[in-house]
Amino acid sequence: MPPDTDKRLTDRRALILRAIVSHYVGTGEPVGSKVLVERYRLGVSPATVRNEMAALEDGGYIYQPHTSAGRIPTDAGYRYFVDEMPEGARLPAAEAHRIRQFFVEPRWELEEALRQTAALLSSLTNHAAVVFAPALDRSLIRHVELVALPGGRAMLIAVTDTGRVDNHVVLVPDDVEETDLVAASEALNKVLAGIALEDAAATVRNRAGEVSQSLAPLFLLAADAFEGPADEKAHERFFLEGTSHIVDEDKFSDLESVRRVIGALEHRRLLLEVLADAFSLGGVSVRIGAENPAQEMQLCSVVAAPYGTGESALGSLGIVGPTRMDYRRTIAAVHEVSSHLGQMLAGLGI
Amino acid sequence: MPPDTDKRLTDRRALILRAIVSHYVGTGEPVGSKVLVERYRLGVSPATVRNEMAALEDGGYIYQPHTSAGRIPTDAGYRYFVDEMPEGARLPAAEAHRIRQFFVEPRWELEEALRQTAALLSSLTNHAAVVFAPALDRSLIRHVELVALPGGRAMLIAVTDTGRVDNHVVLVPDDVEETDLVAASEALNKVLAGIALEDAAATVRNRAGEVSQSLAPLFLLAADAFEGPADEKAHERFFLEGTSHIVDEDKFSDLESVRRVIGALEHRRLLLEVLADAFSLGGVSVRIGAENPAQEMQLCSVVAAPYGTGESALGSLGIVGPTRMDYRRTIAAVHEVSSHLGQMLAGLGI
DNA sequence: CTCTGGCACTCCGGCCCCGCGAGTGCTAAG
DNA sequence: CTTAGCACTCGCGGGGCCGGAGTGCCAGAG
Repeated sequence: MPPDTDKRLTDRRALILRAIVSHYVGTGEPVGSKVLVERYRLGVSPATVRNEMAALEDGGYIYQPHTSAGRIPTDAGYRYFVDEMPEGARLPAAEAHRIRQFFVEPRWELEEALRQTAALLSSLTNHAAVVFAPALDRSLIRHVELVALPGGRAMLIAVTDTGRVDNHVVLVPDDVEETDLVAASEALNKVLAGIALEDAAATVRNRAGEVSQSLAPLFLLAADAFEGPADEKAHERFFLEGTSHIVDEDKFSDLESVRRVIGALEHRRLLLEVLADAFSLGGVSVRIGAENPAQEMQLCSVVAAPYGTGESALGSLGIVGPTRMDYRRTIAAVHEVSSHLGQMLAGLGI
Repeated sequence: MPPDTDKRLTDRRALILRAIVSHYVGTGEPVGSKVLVERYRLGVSPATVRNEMAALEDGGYIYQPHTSAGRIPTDAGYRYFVDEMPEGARLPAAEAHRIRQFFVEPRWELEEALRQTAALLSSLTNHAAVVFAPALDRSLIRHVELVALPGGRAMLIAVTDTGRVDNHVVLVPDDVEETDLVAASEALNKVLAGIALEDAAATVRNRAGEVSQSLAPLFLLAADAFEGPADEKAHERFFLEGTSHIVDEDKFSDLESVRRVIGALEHRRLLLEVLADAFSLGGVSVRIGAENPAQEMQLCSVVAAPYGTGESALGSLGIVGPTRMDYRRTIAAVHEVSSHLGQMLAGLGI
């Protein structure tokens, strides 16, 4: 097998590919052989570089938008660039400092903290940023309460140890008195304290037999309430900031694709899908262009990471931007923010 | 004063202005005198129409993007069109039916219902839609609870009669036991039931003297928690759907303005400002282009309305779109959705 | 076998020019 | 007051032209 078609690139080709990616990310314009030798001290002539570029094009790492234009990285080119990137990429000091500053101030309101984290990530990277709240279903119940509402309804509230409040409205029969609700709350608390939210429905249903005649129906109602929205995991809260960056500059060529990307960002399901492998893979995961499962996202790259305390991942966060992005800085920023966020939550004892 | 400069337009000019607006909204292209006489049965010649158009241009109702092009309505032109619009504009049957269908299904989860309402409004109008949740501060407290959390924190939860749950984290001194929190919850409930959230802080502070030594500090902490986020009214929850419509088609000419509009939609403060007069004015309010207080919105129109039960407005909703929009349909849709939403909330006993 | 200088070639983008057509404003007559 | 006619303006799209950037290939040097 001749070296040209070997999947492993020669060192020089890799060097040239990296130079092409760097330069294209910076300028947004197709990169020619001449600027490469001039700006990147390759020590060879443009002609040689051209030969190598032809090989890189054969390998699918770069392409020409039209004959006699410079080269642009393909998704595979970016992929190689990202995979071969030196691990310990460090953020510029100013940005690292901003992140530290941000997490130094105490933030007690979880939801607001997560929203602000999304805003921070967006402004660090200049891309749209999204932060998913800690998954509710694995959180442990700290306290539950049934509160009567007008209109024959009651509200079932569950406070988790992550500091989130999950609430559902249930319809209660007319003959239920407020005192019954209080009694039921007390009983539910005994049963549910320390139970994971995802197990709550089953637990309550199991114990419904053991409680007094008057409380049993309320237990069943509560079980329904816990069950209902659990199956739609899409129910998770998330915080999206910096959508307007999607429109930025010239990075997305046509309006229609911008429209579709922004539309996609509004759908929890898609976003969840997109950030899904941050969970499974661990560490910072990068999806480049067509690597994205969602049709609408195939012009974007997604950089995502889980965050959590110690081993367990609580949630995930990430950014969505054009394939032409500064992966080093973006990855570093996502990494840094996710680990700081994890530490902050740990500090809250979550 | 010659009639040409009279602010009140002659009937014929008004007719022509309405025709121009209708046609321009439909086609997006400058309207000439010829198509006007052909399509709108004006019964006069193009030359006459041209004279009238010149007068309308003097009056500031229309303008030419360049010499020898048709006319386009100015903000003032749209304004006149909207003001003189027949009141009882009715939605097409299909859309009215969609709205009724939507509100027929019971929706118990308030937040989810509001989000879906925003989505409905967006898809009815093809514009970005926003729904503000009922203002918390005027809601009456139904139940409060102090729940211990890890990390020396506790969560103060307030359930209002609108079915919303307001929660704040407070830091508690080390020496506070869980039983103190339970006792404090009970005492707070006695004091706060039926009190408006905006009065909660003052009420708790006043009564702090009357409770036992051990509970007083907790009362003060609770008062702080109620007070804190109250001053930032911007804390209100809102639901934004259909942002991608902003990018739609050709309505906004340059990308930079699209960017700014989308950016503006992310800021609660701006949105609140924009929907503010829906509250003060009552009924459907329309802000056209430069009538908007916010710089970023001066290329948009905002159609907003309060919603509520009976007399009192609970919240507001509206849409943001290009000045070139179908005001009749949009206004009708906003009106219809807001009144149905109000009825739905009334049905919940709010 | 690899590298390099040279060269012919391609193609995009900007430019000018031109002609078409839509739409106007004016004028003079009904 | 209305209208027909007319000359005028201007944006837009198409065609042709040119310059420049960048390429691929080839032949010769190392």
